[in-house]
Amino acid sequence: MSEQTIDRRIIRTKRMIRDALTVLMEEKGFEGITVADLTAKADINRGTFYLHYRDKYDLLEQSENEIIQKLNKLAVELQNLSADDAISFFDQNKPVPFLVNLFEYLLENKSFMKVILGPKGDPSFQAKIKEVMKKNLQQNLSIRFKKEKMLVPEDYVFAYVSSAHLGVIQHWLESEMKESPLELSLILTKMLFLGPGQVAGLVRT
Amino acid sequence: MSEQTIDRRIIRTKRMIRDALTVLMEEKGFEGITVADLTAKADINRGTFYLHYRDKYDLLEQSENEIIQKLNKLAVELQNLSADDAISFFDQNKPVPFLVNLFEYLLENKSFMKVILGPKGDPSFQAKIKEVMKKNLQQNLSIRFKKEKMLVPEDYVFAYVSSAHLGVIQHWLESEMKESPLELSLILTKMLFLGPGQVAGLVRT
DNA sequence: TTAATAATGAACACATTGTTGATTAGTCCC
DNA sequence: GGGACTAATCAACAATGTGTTCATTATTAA
Repeated sequence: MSEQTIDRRIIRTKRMIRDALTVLMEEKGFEGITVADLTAKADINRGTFYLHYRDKYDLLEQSENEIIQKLNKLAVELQNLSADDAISFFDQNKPVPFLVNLFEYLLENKSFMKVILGPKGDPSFQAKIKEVMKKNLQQNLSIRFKKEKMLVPEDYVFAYVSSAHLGVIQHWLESEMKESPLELSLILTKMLFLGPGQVAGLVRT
Repeated sequence: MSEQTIDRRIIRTKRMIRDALTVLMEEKGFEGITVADLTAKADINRGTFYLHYRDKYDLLEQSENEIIQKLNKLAVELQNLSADDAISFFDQNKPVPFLVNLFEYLLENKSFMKVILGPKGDPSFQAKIKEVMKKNLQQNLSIRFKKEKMLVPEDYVFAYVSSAHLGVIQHWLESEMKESPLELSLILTKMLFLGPGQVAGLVRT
């Protein structure tokens, strides 16, 4: 690991800035925030901010990237676990394991997630989240795809599913977050295997 | 209609500003644009901008709202046409009619759409597009839902499908836009009725 | 304890904003 | 075509935020 011990002051300062970012994003959305706002809320000199970040966009990107890295780490840890049987999750009414962990993580960071994925959030972060989803789907399911039986180009299937999953996450965050991570995961798993039409009782089975 | 004749100069000025907006968004993304940039590109005095828009965010919102209104109008026009038979579209390998018109409209305005729905775009516009999708789905399909057979809460079905559709639109805009509006619509229709799993040959039929 | 370095405070030039008031130019309509 | 409106122009303004600097103070690692 390239983790040479970092000065406590730096860690402390960065944490305070990021906490301020979360709070202020809830208050006024990212675009309304100034560097002065951030440092005032964090109780820090304005110049100090520029010791660590180029500007507020740099701050946002670094914060986002840390989240994405953690999610990717999550996915890798569960890689072996899910490789052995893909469809059986559905058969046994069990969700794809990665999803449960994902939703648990979202829950832990809900205030930041709610803003960043909301209508005042950052569309590039949405794209990053979809990318994580896509990687995970490819890893767990792509092998099972019957290329000759595909009714739709593969890239469109991925675009469809990863975006759908993101949409469910967003809906969950916007509403009361009543459903548990497990319930959410089951919703997505059913949708994936049965499809919206069948799930809604539209199509005769 | 509340369309009292508007001074030519106003129409001309507004059109030039909006054209400049599209071009500049492609160049540097919305956030990088200044009012001075816009008026320079539009060959207009900077003060004139403020005669019509409060700030650049106001400009963006007005532009977006016009698009949404047109889409809603499209949807209403086709309302009767699609109400008579919902599932038969799928049986006959025909797409839901609204979708074809939607994709045609996107194609006509592709440069603006590509930026506004892309990673440097506006998440609130994404939300508006999803809202249009949702309304349309409710109008055409919700009646057919067998409430007692629903395997997933209805609001999650809508969140899933509308977001999935948006994702396919985004993927289309980001790639080469090879597929025709009709092909795209068929992709979405198949996904809706068969589901991702079956479409990809994952699930035995 | 000491050498290193992070944080502070104040100041700076610079860019962008949104507004104002006087003037010029284009449009509408009789 | 002429006169009344009013949109567009131009220049200037204060206000706000940006990113950088430099000397000074405070905290940390060892």
